[in-house]
Amino acid sequence: MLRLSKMTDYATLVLAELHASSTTLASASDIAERTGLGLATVSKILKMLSHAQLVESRRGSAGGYRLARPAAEVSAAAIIDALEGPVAITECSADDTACNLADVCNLGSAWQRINAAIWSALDDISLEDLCSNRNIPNTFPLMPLQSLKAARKDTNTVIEGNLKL
Amino acid sequence: MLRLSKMTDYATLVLAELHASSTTLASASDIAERTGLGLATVSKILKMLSHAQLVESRRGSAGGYRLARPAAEVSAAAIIDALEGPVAITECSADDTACNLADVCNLGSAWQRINAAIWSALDDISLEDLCSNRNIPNTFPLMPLQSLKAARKDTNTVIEGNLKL
DNA sequence: GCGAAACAGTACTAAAATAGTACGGATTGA
DNA sequence: TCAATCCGTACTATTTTAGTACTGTTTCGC
Repeated sequence: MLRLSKMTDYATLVLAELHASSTTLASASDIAERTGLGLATVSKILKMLSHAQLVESRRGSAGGYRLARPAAEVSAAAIIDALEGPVAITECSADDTACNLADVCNLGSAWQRINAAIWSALDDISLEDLCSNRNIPNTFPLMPLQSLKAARKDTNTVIEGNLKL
Repeated sequence: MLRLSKMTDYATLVLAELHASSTTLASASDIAERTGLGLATVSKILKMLSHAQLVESRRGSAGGYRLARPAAEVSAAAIIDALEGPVAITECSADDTACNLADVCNLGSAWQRINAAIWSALDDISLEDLCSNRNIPNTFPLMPLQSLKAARKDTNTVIEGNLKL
């Protein structure tokens, strides 16, 4: 299914939240509260985003996080990179020396072409696009914010929204 | 990294092998031998491919497998579907009722656009393309076929060629 | 008919990746 | 100096994936 990890999914939530409150610095606990995710988890995600220089941090008592760039300049590819490492379809395409199956598999450049196409698709979508688009067919009941944390423990309730291909 | 599973990777090997010997029926053990993968694993993969109707099987003592369609008519998307389930970027896009985060995340149609772009890229590449392209820069030593099975046990040797995005 | 060869299905175990948590340290501002 | 906050690391539990084993069914050839 080519699924993205939950962390990447959460990261888009966190970034969307930072974008919504872009005028002020938001602390990790602010964001945890607003998104309904655990503080430790949000904190971890923010650290990764910070590492990737997608968000800026400020330490100290009045510290917090904010977007390092305008949302329009943050691509989906950059977000995935930050959370899951470089976008590369094969070991081969990431690292010339990796694929020892090369003499058997005959598979090479085609995956790289696919990779380029996918990367291009991911690079074309900005965080702003992700935030502004909202044409979800709301044919299902929405869950109140407060229930989210509880629901996360409940395996019968699908709330992850895992990203899959 | 949006990686594909090893199984999907192996499946392309198996399919490439079936394509190479498309005139005759190949048994699971034939293919296991030719690819250097374990028989049980190959068998499992072939069963999945058979389920997805990408290969045809024939039972009995002279049985075996062969491609159900010409390699040109088997897309990368179909292979991924067969091994990892339907190509859909989010729970939301796979199942309208799944995303209970919808009221928080504001993320919806953009992922679906990405999904469409990626699916299109995967659909454009056929098994034939995967087999015929071979412009890998061979700047590294190739491993003899016989070493493959052994190498699979050795975690220091990267032979998986995992597919990642 | 009988037995061997091969696919079919299920279920299990082991290993790896992911998710989530905890804790001690460093920095900043009041 | 204290409290709030980020930083880094390490750990545990869960889930997913990989790989294997076993039993049943079908077909062919003798």
